[in-house]
Amino acid sequence: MTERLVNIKYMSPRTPEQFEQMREERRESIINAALELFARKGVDHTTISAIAKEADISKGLIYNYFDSKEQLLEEVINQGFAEMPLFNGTPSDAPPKETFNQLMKDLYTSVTQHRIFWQFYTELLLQVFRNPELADHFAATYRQFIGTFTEVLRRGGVPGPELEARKLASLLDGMMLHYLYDEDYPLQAIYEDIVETYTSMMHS
Amino acid sequence: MTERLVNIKYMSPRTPEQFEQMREERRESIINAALELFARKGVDHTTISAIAKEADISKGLIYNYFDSKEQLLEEVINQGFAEMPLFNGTPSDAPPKETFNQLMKDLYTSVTQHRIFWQFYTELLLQVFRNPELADHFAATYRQFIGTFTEVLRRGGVPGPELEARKLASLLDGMMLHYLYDEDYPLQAIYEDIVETYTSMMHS
Amino acid sequence: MTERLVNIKYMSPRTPEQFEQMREERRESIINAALELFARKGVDHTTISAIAKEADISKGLIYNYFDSKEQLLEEVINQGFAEMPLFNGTPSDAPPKETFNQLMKDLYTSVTQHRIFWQFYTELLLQVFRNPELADHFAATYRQFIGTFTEVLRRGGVPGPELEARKLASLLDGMMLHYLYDEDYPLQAIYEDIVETYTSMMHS
Amino acid sequence: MTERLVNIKYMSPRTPEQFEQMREERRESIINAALELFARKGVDHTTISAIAKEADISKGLIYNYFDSKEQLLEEVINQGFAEMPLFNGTPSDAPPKETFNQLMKDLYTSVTQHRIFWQFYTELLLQVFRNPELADHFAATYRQFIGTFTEVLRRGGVPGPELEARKLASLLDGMMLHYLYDEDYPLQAIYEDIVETYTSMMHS
DNA sequence: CATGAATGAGAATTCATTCAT
DNA sequence: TATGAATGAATTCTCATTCAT
Repeated sequence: MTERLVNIKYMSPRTPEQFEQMREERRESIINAALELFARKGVDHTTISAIAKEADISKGLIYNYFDSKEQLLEEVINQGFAEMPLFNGTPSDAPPKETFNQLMKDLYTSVTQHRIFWQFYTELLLQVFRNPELADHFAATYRQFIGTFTEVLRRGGVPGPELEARKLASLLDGMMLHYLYDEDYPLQAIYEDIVETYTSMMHS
Repeated sequence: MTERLVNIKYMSPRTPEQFEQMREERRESIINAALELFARKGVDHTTISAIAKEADISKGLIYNYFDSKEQLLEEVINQGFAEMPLFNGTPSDAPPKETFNQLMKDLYTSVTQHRIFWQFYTELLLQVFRNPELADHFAATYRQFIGTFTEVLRRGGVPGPELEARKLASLLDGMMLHYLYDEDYPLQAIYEDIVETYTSMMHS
Repeated sequence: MTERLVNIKYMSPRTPEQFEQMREERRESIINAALELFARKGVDHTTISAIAKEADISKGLIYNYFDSKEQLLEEVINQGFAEMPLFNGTPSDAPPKETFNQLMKDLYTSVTQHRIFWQFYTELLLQVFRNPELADHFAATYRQFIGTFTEVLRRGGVPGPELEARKLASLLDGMMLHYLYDEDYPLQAIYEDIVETYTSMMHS
Repeated sequence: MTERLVNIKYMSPRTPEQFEQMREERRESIINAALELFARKGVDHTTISAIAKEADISKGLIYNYFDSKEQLLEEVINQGFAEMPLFNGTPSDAPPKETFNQLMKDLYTSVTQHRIFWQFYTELLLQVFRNPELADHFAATYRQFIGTFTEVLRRGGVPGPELEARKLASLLDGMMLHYLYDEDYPLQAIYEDIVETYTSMMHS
């Protein structure tokens, strides 16, 4: 009986599920290491070797999970966007003020909680326009963002809601940029100021 | 003594000045070529060879003018900042509204007229914080910018002028970013909206 | 899982023989997979992974059967030569014309029936002379080939039989090469022409 | 005066012609080194480093002359075919026997004088059918070869000249192959035998 | 002062082989 | 005995910088 079990074990040292889980975990750890370094050093100054070292694995292993640095970058982006709740919320039916407040709160939480991702996001912003592949992500994200805020502002009775939404998007991007790179930036104060300014423009 | 004079006169009457001027022109053309490419392709994707070709000189000659790519980058930055009127204006004594309008108009003109520089500027923004050398430029520029606007807003009677100046700086940076990379961005409308919003907050 | 247990239970009594046979079959299937790929892609462009996939087993298992890619190559060669009837016939006592015809017919059959092997064989031809280990196979095969034909031609009364045998060997190698890589090659016509030419030179 | 000369020399350290000649010489030496190694070790077993060492230059310099190993290979092929008189002769109007003898003599001379090229040529033969780019060279060369010999044999009154030409091509390729890799191969005797056999088939 | 050939230190990528399970 | 994850040496290619002329 023992021998039989041993035999079976020999035949299936790890189940496909085990392998799958190992792969998934490893994949995540590589993506996290890459995200960290891409955000900190920039994509171009991050070598595959450095990512491997950060993930505590060998260079070659990365190519067991990703075809190329280029593809790894894409997956880091996909993963980041997929996991960012901010980009995946369903539009709310709540009163506009409430919705607005929620959106802003989500943004604030996201930026402060996922600083690394946002640092990487700004890093990408510039690369994007040299890489048409990436441009779609941003264009889509941007359109969605503008659309959502335009709708909320319109429902709140703000005049010229689309222009206002674009202005708000600019302000928020600039705010994020400054916050990410200026350690003295008074994020909370500005955030609260923005919320107050806009909510005061909207009827309940 | 005499011989020297004769020699110089014989060979080329204004050699020293000419040389100096030629050198200066060459230097400028290298810096312009580099700025163009840095802005378009990014610093990392711009090779010394490409700069040489753009400036229509040989690769080696660049090293006659600059010690390294790194130093060339610094000089491109210095030159850019030095030539950008926006950064070099003397504070005006005019009434705050007028001063504000002038500052904003200068900014608008600068962004639309020197698009290449500003594209390069944003390219740098992210590199900067990985390079302490460059950080100073931006910190100083930023402080000056905030200082100028804080002062104007204060003189205009705007409450919380420093926070407001930071918010304005964020908005303007975000606006510039969107303008540079989104060809549909309604720059003028937003610019006018900002001017109106702020001037309406200030007493004359 | 269940099936495996049942299998093991059923097969247990004859485990050693079964194991031996399974091993042999596995080995064959690896060798066949390798032969196929070596012939089609070339030895250097065939990876161990690809062989494993073709044989439908894991990469690691190959090393359970062969020490290295190098040794696998050797075994593919050994197996190929061992199984090729052309190389293993015993010299016939039949009249020379008959013997010659038989040899030629065997060759024709072999080339048309085992195209993959012969494609691999030519692939090797060039590698061989960079690898002394392999050279022996070919030298021996070649000597035997020349020896057999020299003897047949001598018995057939052909003058200068050794030179003639070498010429024939050259012709046949060239013929095979062209046939393998030129789909329009008129193999049969040339084969028949050769047979006629040589048999007409021999007395019965 | 002397100074002026010096100045002039400074401005034009080497003339474009000098550079051009240097490049051409270097290019040749790289191609020769590559040909040598490709022929001796095979394309796949020849590294760029090895070629650089053979040509006594640095690795990087090769990329100043060729875009990639692939392109270097192409150029080695082009150069080889272009320089091989055998492939560039104009068809002769002389009597068929004479023409045939000349063609055969050219071939013999070429094979014995440019052994390295022909070794490389056979090395390529097998790569060709995995690389459509290269196939054209060989297909064209082969067609020309067959065409030339078919015409000569027809003019000489040999029956079935095309089949005979194909047989001859096979024989010559086989002969070359054996000669290149078998140091005992009686090339001259076989060459003379072939010439005699075929000329005896042709009327003058 | 001007040229572009030449160098060499990395960077990305591949793949035979090993290893934990 | 079987799996495929993991390693690392080797390879191609890039590019800032140097150098002979």
